[in-house]
Amino acid sequence: MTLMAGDVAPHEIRQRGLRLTPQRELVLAAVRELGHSTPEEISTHVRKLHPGINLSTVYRNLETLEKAGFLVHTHLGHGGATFHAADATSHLHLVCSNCGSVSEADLAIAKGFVEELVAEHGFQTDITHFAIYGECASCVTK
Amino acid sequence: MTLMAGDVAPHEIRQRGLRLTPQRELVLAAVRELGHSTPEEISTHVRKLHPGINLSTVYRNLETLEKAGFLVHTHLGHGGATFHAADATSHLHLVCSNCGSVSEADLAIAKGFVEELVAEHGFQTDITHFAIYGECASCVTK
DNA sequence: CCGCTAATTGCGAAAGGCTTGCAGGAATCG
DNA sequence: CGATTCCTGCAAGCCTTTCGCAATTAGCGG
Repeated sequence: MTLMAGDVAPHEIRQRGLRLTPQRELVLAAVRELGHSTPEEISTHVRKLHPGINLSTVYRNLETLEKAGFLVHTHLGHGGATFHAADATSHLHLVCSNCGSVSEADLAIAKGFVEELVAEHGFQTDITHFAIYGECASCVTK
Repeated sequence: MTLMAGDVAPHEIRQRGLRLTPQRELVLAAVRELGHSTPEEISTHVRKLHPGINLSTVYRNLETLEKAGFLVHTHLGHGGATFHAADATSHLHLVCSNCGSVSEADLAIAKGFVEELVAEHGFQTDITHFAIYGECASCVTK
């Protein structure tokens, strides 16, 4: 069985020492479904199904789920963190500072760069954890 | 004559169509002196010399000075922007997510990476405008 | 050196985003 | 089923950044 986007297997959560609550399930499902998303977007999405969920519950669950390894957050600039499922980690985030679009690039593209940072500065980068800023192809040609 | 850190040549500012106010001079001098710094740090520094300066004036001047090309801001994550002098732009920012230290690396180290992003994705990066996250050498060895 | 006009400042209020304390409620475990 | 500990909802609060407005002042042309 493949795990559909948005599906959450209950035991997944319990296995990592967390309680299974409807709120937690919904938050995890929302992030998996939405892909890159801000706490605000996640909250909005979750409330469509379960209007009672509090924003702070969303924040707390994002934190908890991240600690448990389900999620990862990335700084896409301008203060807001964005979250995505941990098993979708292996890509870079290319954020267009003009139109705001987020695209992805293969990790391999940065391999040489990352290695040089280690070699020359002893600096261990996790280049998937933050955004690469610039102008996307369609904005450049405009 | 070399421009000392913290020195601001009055005509520099006027030449770019801005009024020269003591507040503006102080903000620019502070950023040049402090290197990478947050609005909060800049404000604190400026107030040592001129306690009356308002925080919103600092923000407005940072914005104005950036538009005029004196400053550049970078997203060092966690919401806060940090500013530095524009003529010190040609380096990457390596931010340690563990100890928070900011070090710099030569732009050349990212050349290949930047070129590949253009070649494969048409994505025009300005890699000096944002931080590269990771663990610095001293945190890695600990 | 003087006065004018528009840019700038200070101040207070407010928006936006995230966190926290607390008391009640619910998921687990035995 | 009962106890325990974790979670949730709610409201208040914090922090950073922005805004409106009236008072001030830099820079320009007499």
